[in-house]
Amino acid sequence: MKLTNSQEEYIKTIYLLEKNKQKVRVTDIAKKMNITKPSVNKALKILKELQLINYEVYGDINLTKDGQEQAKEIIKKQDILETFLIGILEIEKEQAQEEAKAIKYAMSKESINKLDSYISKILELDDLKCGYDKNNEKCRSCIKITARERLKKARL
Amino acid sequence: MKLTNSQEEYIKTIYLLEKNKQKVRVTDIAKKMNITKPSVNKALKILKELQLINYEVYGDINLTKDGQEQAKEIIKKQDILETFLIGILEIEKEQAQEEAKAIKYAMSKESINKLDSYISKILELDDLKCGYDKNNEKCRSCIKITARERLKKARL
DNA sequence: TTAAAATGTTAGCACAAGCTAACAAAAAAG
DNA sequence: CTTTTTTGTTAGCTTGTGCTAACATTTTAA
Repeated sequence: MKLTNSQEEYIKTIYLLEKNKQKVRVTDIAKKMNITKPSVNKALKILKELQLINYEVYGDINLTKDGQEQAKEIIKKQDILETFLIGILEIEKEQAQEEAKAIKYAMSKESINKLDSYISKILELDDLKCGYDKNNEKCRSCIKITARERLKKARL
Repeated sequence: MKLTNSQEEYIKTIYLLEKNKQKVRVTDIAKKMNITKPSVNKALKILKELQLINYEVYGDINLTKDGQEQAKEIIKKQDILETFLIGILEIEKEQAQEEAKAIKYAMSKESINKLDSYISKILELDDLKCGYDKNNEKCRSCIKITARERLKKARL
């Protein structure tokens, strides 16, 4: 059963809030997602139906096992995309986060995995030391170094 | 005024049909997009409101200047993404088309332009001839060659 | 321990984008 | 020049996802 983009965003948000707080509240979710409490409330009912969260009226909100697993996948997808946008395409962190959030739903797991492998290849190849620098273009070893630096900065 | 994803798809489809046919019909659009005629009809009314098409009841369907320009941009975005997915990530053509269609709406023009530059760098760099082949990894010159071959095949 | 503030819920609206059923108009065929 | 087929339209429903207004519950604190 494939979730909607919005449902994925709720799951992701709840997961991230659970990591920082003891109790996840409707208000927290609403603030984080920049939407109203009634919208959250309605969504929670559906997520409960889908057995992704445990939740009773006026009660606690908790991800189920399934919900947690899905959240981890969603977050991983977004992380890979962010890494690519920041590290390879040199997009600013905030912009990259915004776009990664949207792209992750449009892209299959398989493709994102291939992107992940591609990033690793670029970032982790041993240096070539080939001295290539025609027209100020960089070879893979240089790309590797600058991409690493960008990522370090972005994660400060 | 930012279009919705669905509206962009309509504009793109109409543009592509105009290139092949004298007359673009509701039925053509519906078939191409795999939706029903009433759905197309409703969308056309909105696109007319937005001045992206000329259209009267039972009359001809034509993109306006603005519509054409937007269509070209949309198609270009999708092309760049397809090239990346097929040529760099080695995703099958059909799958790549499907995903590019979805991703293009999630990604900003600026980011897609950066992706385009990145692809050019990878595909059009002069060969390095550095002889690197550790662990069966390929250097940029090899990547360039195999990516070009994949793209040629995909476009047959 | 009760009043105020914060939090959560319900009901009902709006919109986008699809759908089916029913009908209207135009084009093609006889 | 009618009849049939194709094409186009209208009306109204459904789903997803947001919203506001109004109300209920819980928590905090005076």
